[in-house]
Amino acid sequence: MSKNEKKTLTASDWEQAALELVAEKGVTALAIEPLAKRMGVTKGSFYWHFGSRDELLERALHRWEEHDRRNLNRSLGEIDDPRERLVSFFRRVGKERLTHEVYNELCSASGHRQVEPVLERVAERRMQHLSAAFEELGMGRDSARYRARLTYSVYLGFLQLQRQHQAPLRSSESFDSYIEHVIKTLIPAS
Amino acid sequence: MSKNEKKTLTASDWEQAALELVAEKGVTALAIEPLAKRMGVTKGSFYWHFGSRDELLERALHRWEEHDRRNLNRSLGEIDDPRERLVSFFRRVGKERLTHEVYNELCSASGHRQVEPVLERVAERRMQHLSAAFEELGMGRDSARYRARLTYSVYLGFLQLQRQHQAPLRSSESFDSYIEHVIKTLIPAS
DNA sequence: CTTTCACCATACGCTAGAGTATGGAAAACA
DNA sequence: TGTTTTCCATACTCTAGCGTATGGTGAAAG
Repeated sequence: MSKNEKKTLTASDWEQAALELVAEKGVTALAIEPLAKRMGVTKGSFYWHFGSRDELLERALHRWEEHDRRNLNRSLGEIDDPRERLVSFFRRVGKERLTHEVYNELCSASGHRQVEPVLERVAERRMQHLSAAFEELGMGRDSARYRARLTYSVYLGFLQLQRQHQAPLRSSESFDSYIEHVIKTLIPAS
Repeated sequence: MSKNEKKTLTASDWEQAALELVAEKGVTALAIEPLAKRMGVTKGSFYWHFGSRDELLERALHRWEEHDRRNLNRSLGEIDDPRERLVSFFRRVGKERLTHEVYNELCSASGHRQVEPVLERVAERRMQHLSAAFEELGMGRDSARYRARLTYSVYLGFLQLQRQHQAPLRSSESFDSYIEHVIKTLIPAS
């Protein structure tokens, strides 16, 4: 029995589908009935598994955040060289499609009551990650923190430009040389 | 007769009020009835001046874009030294409250059909502005363009962090030293 | 002085989506 | 087999917002 033809849905299924919908159309587009239709059921099903739309969003966001946290720690454990870690941070933009697209949409919804704290925690974790790498490269604590924030701003700004279709495509050569430029400018030479 | 107690409203009044509402609560919060209530009238008034909500948004956005365009050209005319121009670009973050807050909200709505093209044009103009300054500072054409995009990304990223309440307040000392760091990192020394 | 017209209020209809109430079918269990 | 539980469909109510239809009012024009 394959996964797509199993008889009954679980809360986990709903959370996953919710994340996919968010990735596609944003947080505000996360509505029960359209989502149910997508999954081939009605909202009668949904309200058995969840008490409200807020609850679904809450749990979906939590799942996403945990997934992202594990990702970060993994890359921290696997890559020893701090420079490599920084470079991989940029190069990984676009990998992990779903995670990435969800984050993109969350940034667009930063005013949202439930999204805001998630965004804060995730950015904080990632900047810590960057800051540690810069320190390992010999920068002072304050400089490293500033540079981390600067670097993360570049990343966030790139996402924004991507949303506006003004960032070079990941496939193009222009993308590679831009990344090259970014790395040269932001990462201290060995 | 003061402006707030004049008898009848104009289309221009509606556009201005629309921008203020957008600045406060975002593009999706721009709704006719709440806006009308704010202005002390009903939507009967609105639909006399405009054909639809889309038309209001369109004209409000146009007004905002023109205002921003003039701003940019002014700073270009007034400041000769390209380095000063770049620095003023950062320092001006937060000046022109309304313009700035509207832009912030527009970025959050970059997926919106009517917002997208505005965002594209504005970012393009501003990056041209930055790119020109970098060229005047002796950078090659390609480098200048990359650096302009990088710089603008930093700006956009800062806005995002601001939305998440993770950017230092403009008043704090931490803000000043961060700006200092940004300038040192991004603007070539003389 | 009345007529017109610019400006606005009121009262509708329409849609999407949240949430509820209830019943039905199928699986698990006794 | 009979009974519970689990899971879902159907049919409501309720709200916010868009857009329309129509009528009223005050000021300016004639």
